[in-house]
Amino acid sequence: MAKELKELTRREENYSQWYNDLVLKAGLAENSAVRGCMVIKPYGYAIWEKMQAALDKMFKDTGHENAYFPLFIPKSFMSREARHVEGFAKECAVVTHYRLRNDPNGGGVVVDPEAKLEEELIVRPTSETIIWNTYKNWIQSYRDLPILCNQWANVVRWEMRTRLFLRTAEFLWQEGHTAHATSEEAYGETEKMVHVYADFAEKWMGVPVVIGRKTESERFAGAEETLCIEALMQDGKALQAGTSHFLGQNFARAFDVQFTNKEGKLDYVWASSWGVSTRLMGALIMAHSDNNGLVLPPKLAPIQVVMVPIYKGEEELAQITARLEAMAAPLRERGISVKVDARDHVRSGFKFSEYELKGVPVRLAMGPRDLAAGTIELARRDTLTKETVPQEGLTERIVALMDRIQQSIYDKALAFRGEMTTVVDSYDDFKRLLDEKGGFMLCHWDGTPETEERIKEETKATIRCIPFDGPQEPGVCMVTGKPSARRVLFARSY
RNA sequence: CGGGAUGUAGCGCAGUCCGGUUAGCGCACCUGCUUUGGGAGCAGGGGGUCCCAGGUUCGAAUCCUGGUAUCCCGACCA
Repeated sequence: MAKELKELTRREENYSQWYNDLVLKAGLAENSAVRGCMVIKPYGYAIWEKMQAALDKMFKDTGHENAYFPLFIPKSFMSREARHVEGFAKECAVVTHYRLRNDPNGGGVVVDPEAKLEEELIVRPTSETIIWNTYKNWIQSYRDLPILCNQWANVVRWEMRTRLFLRTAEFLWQEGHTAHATSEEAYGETEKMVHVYADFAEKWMGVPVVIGRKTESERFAGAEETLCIEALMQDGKALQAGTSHFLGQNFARAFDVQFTNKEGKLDYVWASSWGVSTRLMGALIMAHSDNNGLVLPPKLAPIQVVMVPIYKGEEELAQITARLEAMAAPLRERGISVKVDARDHVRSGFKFSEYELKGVPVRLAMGPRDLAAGTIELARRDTLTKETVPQEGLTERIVALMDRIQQSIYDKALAFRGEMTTVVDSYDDFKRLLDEKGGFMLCHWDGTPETEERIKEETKATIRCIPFDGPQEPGVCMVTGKPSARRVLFARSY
């Protein structure tokens, strides 16, 4: 085995390093010249586009429309909602000037001090403020409601420490912002969208998630309630993969968005907002990959089937490639993306490793022996198994296999999560298991922020969510012994 | 913003302590030949502002001063 692959096998020792290597070597993304920012490379972006397309359809199917709002937010907007500004103030990029000029003392350019903005502009860390300032003009009557908008955008949060896909200074996401006439309807929207996210994670990404609500201290800045999906990564750490917020009337009050209801009375509008980001790429990578590289679920794989000829000499290459192309055509007609790799300057063994690294779900290899026998070698990425199958009936076999692989990847992740979810009753066990095993822990908690904070200080574990599903049996808090209505989900997290 | 480290070819590094021929290695790249059912071998070749500025010296990648950038550990976080 080549060096690169061996280097990848160190994940038991240093999962973070392994993750980083994998992202780089699979050609998904790399760090850019700008601190904390990421270049998403074509292969990584192709996966993101597939995610976008699937999510966008799910949003449309639930009645939403796309729109676009400005990148820049006037500074004064940010301060309108007190908790919101508190949550985001420390990580904002600020535009103070609008012009450069040649440096009179040297060859470079300097910021023109004459061109100072009257009011600074904030590069959006999220768009609630600019959107609610806009919605104010869109809403007069209950007949204008609901507004169900989504935007695909980039946002900037000036994080101290960044990691490819998981936390970058600039990231791509979608943010839905809805306006409603009643609290019930807005909360219903919040719940609906967290379930859309859960469906996407499970059915498209093959990543099982726990749906629940955040504790007060983990809540979005400015929200009344934050719902989330939490996924478990293979190193036993949790990853928040999506959030949906019930904003109450907080932003409507901050931006004075009132409407006349059916009774002719003025009321503030009720709101939700919800988002998922390129962080989902991180979740996808860390949920399924193995020591050979990425494992992509067929529904999100830019290349679903790769065909590799095995040959000696140009004549044989041409002959086998022609046969492979002939077999690729009916697969493409069935909507499967097939790549026939006829490159002559790398050897077939190199190609095998390369497509495993990139997570291509199915590989078909054909050599002179297969050509003579009417067979082809079929290799599955998820199980790393190979078999020789007849060329006859290949299309149907592959079409069926796509679904089976999609399911199998999900089942494996679900089984892993099952093994890594522990019901814990004592704080000593909790601390011991965090170090020895990791994963999700279901524990009783007395419901106070003080206890939650103490656990975080002492163990670095946080309450990931209060799950919607699961047992509701009462008990006593593992730390304080005070009564607890139900178990909550703890983990160390990204 | 506190603590630690590092800037040398596209990437990864050695050389720096103890200054001295033409700055070196691996990968990648280019050319040729031989190979080809799991990351090929050999031969040849191209590529450098040794982070920046100043200083010491006959001579600086190496020593001194200042700056700057990046990374790691904390605090912060989708």
